[in-house]
Amino acid sequence: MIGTAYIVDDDEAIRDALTWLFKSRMVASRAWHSAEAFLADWRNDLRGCLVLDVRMEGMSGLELFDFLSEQGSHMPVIFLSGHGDIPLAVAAVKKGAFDFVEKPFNDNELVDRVIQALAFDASRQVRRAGQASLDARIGQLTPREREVMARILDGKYNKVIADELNIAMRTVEVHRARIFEKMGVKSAVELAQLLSGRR
Amino acid sequence: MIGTAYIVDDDEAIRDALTWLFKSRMVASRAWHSAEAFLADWRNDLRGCLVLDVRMEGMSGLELFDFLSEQGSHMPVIFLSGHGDIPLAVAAVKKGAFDFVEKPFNDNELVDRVIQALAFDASRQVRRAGQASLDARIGQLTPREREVMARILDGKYNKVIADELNIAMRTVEVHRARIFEKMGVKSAVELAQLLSGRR
DNA sequence: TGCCGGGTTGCGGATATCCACAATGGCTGC
DNA sequence: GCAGCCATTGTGGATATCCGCAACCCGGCA
Repeated sequence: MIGTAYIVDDDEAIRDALTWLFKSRMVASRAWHSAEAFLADWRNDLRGCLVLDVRMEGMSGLELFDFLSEQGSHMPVIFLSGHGDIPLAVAAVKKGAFDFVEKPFNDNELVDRVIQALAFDASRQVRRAGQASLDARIGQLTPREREVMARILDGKYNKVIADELNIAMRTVEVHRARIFEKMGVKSAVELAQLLSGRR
Repeated sequence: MIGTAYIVDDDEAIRDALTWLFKSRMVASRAWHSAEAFLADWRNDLRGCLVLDVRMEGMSGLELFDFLSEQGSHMPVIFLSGHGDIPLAVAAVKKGAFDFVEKPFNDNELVDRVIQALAFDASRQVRRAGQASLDARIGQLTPREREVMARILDGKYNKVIADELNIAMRTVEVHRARIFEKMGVKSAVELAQLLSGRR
């Protein structure tokens, strides 16, 4: 299994129980006693899922979740709650929490959810990969090439682009060729497909 | 306000209270005593939102929600629940419910949520409109034109398309022109932009 | 000062696309 | 059977795109 379950709970008994539980099901895990302690070790490139206690001293699990979301993290989060607080659960899920589990929880079900979350994160990473390589390719375009590309994506003729940029058609052609080369496509249509949704 | 709040609850007191409440806030509403009764009047082109009791005799609110989803409905749904059942609430929200409110509910808050749901549905309808006109345009393409269009979107040259379909290049050109005309674009790139995401 | 990358341009030819005009064959419905 | 839609093809010319080859200008850098 790829990825680790990051446990944050102020109850040592729970931490120990979860750690042991995950170990028994071959799921890598690591535990912290507070959101603050966890954040000290946090890096945005970690792979896995979070298992957060909703209510904790200091920063709550929900606040931690919000904070990480703001930081651009999309790691799936499974909340553990000891209270039957529906508005809280609904709010968490609406904000994008992966799941919300009541204590006491069924051990097997929880691990199953965690494994689902890990798998989800793994597949998300795969999608990000293509995304990132695309960004990398866009990144190596020169400013001028980007100007030309924008106009190509508007479906404009080279002639029109040349007029708009006050340069010769031949120059546009050169840029166009370089853009296609750098972006790894061989036609404007492919370029449009590749960048559909972006911009 | 555009759209109606469709209430389904087997408790007459609740139905009356909600009807009166909505009326006082100028929100159009209509109420049914069961999911089955509601379905008898259901049409997929209704505008508004649903306010469903989770637990009812016969088909439950959750089942009704699932059924409507299967039927392709995307009308926002606000659940009302008299029980503090977190798994149920979480499951409903994960499936796309707009909200999940516990009874007894705060009148004003509920109406606010309903109004949010109505606004959400209204904006969704606007997006659907463009979508629908696009479908309509695709719909008036002949089968052959669709074959050609698929290949155009692959960035293939007319010559290649002609070979693949065993027809003359000229024929492909004709199809291509008709496709552009029917789809209301003037280049393959625009076509790709228009259809990005679909297919 | 010399090298290098980015932006620019010209020339000329091979390919492709865009289109008007014109026409044939098949199938469907009245 | 005729009208109408769809698919098909041809001719020929105007435009565009695609590219190799060659070259110039400029600013940053060793």
